[in-house]
Amino acid sequence: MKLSVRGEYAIRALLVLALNYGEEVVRIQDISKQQNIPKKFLEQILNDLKALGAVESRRGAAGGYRLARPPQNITLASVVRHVEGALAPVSCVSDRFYERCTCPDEARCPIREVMAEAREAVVKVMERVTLADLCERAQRLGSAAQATMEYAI
Amino acid sequence: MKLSVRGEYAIRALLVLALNYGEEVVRIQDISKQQNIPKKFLEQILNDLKALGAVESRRGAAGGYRLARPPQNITLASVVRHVEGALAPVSCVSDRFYERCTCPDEARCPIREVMAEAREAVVKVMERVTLADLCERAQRLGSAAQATMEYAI
DNA sequence: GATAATCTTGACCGTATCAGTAGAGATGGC
DNA sequence: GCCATCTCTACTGATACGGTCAAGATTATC
Repeated sequence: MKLSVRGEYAIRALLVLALNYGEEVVRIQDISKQQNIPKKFLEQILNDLKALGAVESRRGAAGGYRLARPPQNITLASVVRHVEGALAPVSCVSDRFYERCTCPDEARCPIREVMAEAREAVVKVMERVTLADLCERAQRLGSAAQATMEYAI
Repeated sequence: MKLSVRGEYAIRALLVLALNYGEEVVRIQDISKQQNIPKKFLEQILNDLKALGAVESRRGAAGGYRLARPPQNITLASVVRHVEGALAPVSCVSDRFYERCTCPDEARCPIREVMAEAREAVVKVMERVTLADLCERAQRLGSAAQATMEYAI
């Protein structure tokens, strides 16, 4: 039931970019240092997020990454789905990653009912929370990530 | 965010045993056939569930498995935790499988807050649902699993 | 235009986990 | 004693995970 490290890194990187939204691009190197994410690995992840349309990059010297859309427009659900795949615990209750399962009678499977409830519960949280929400929370918590923002400005 | 096949098989097997609770032991072979689970793989899983105290076995000819406790006494949460590990999406919000994460300031991490909410949502479902609940649902759904029960009696 | 800093791309690698198989052994009913 | 069953350990093949490396393309700046 766990998120992979890759997914966690993606969210952490996006949070940094969201805190710097409207500013110039942020270098991979800076995100890497501030968030303790291996630089080369982070390159892959950010590049992948470009395919999602969540970030855009500027190449060359003074290059870097920035959000491609406003933070309130990017939900955690979309990020996790893109990086990890289904949010559902079993794929027979996933709507975008549905696969038939091996149980004898899917339509009348009591386990499936419960898993669907679990899925609903998770989706409800992840769909509601946007990067903008994370920024608000960060502000409320007075986190180190916020200090990052001030430093970046 | 997905359950492994192993975890799914465990639950399906336990459901069969729960539907036959009070009766004689059920053979691995029967569970295997009814639920489309590879027999040898199921052996491992059931054996593992014995360590949890959820099932007990009788050896030799006319041997098999049965629940070691009443179905209303076995929650999905306990099963999944035993077979899969943490229910939480990231281990820094898990209480029984806690591990510090690599982010700069765990105490003030806005992502952690959200993940804790997601965890709560899942735990709430899995902790509430017992094998007895699954049996009730099966009855209500009139599922093939129930037909299984009748056959077994 | 040379240079240096950055992103881009794709190959690569070691490890762990997953799903499943195999086989020898222990147990108990008949 | 026979045979069907559970028990236990080892093994395998595939895949994903986490991460590194190297060479190249792009662009700001001097």
